[in-house]
Amino acid sequence: MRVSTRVEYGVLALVDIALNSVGAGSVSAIEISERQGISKKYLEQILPLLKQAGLIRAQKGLGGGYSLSCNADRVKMTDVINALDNSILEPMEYEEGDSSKELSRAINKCLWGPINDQMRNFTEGMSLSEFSQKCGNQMTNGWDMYII
Amino acid sequence: MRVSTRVEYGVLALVDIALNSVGAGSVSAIEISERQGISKKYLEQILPLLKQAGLIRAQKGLGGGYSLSCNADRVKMTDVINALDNSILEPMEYEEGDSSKELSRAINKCLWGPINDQMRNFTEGMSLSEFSQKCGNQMTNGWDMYII
DNA sequence: ATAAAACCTATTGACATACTAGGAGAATAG
DNA sequence: CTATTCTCCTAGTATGTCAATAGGTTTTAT
Repeated sequence: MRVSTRVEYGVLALVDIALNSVGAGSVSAIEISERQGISKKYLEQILPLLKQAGLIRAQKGLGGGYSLSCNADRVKMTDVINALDNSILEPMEYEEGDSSKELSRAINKCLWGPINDQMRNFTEGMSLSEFSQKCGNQMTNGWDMYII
Repeated sequence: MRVSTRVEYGVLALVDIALNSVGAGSVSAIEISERQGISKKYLEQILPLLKQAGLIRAQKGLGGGYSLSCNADRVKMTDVINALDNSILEPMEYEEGDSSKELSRAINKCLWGPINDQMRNFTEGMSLSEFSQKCGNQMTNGWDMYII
């Protein structure tokens, strides 16, 4: 399962913000890029996607940066992923009627559909807060503070 | 979830062969392309992938075509998909040690890993024969013969 | 005013996809 | 033997997405 770096970095950045905006209030793009070892300029293109989806809020100017703007208990990982790439969790479609596509439709229903459902169920069942905590716990040296 | 046409057509072709090689013995590329409404030339590039994976056998010359060369009860849908695109069911990897990739590794373990496991479990749990039958049953006008 | 931050737009190289095209070689029916 | 009908092989091509890189503009706290 090849996930694009856009999605990967986006999730990474969001969790970084969730975990690191606790005391600071906000986290800048350059902080994230240095902490996670990814390109700042590229990150600057990805973060607006999260902002547009209403997941983070941005503060311009000196001392500014990003912070969560959502209820992290309510937001599901599905929403996060869809904000970054809506094709990942989209099911394929076949218009009814074309009889030469009957088998294609059957395969859709029996294979791609169920696979998709499983992915969606998993991501739908996990909130951003729950996920961030899990990731924090996963870190080798632990993580002293948890958000929310 | 965007599945490439290569994978889509490959699965389609294999099921077509499974369902239609019953009486005939073999199914030609042009038959499949006409029945399913897809390009014959493109199909000719996809079918060798299934052959190389040992799933089908090819017979050249007049009256030739393709037929199953595997025990369809034993073959799992995982094998079929991997024969067509090995990146779909591959988990992402992160080498241990790089401390700046700690969070990336955690996300891998808590999100991409489990998603991948679910996909693999589903496709591993479904044999080609079971799947072909399901698809046959799914067709509106039914399907009079089932293979194997 | 200055520094630091987000924001916006453009460009680029690399790669994969989804074909199209043309023929070579094998096998078989007549 | 020959014509036909298959698979098989290789090459080319248009399109799009990815993953950046780059340079500049605007906003804001101090």
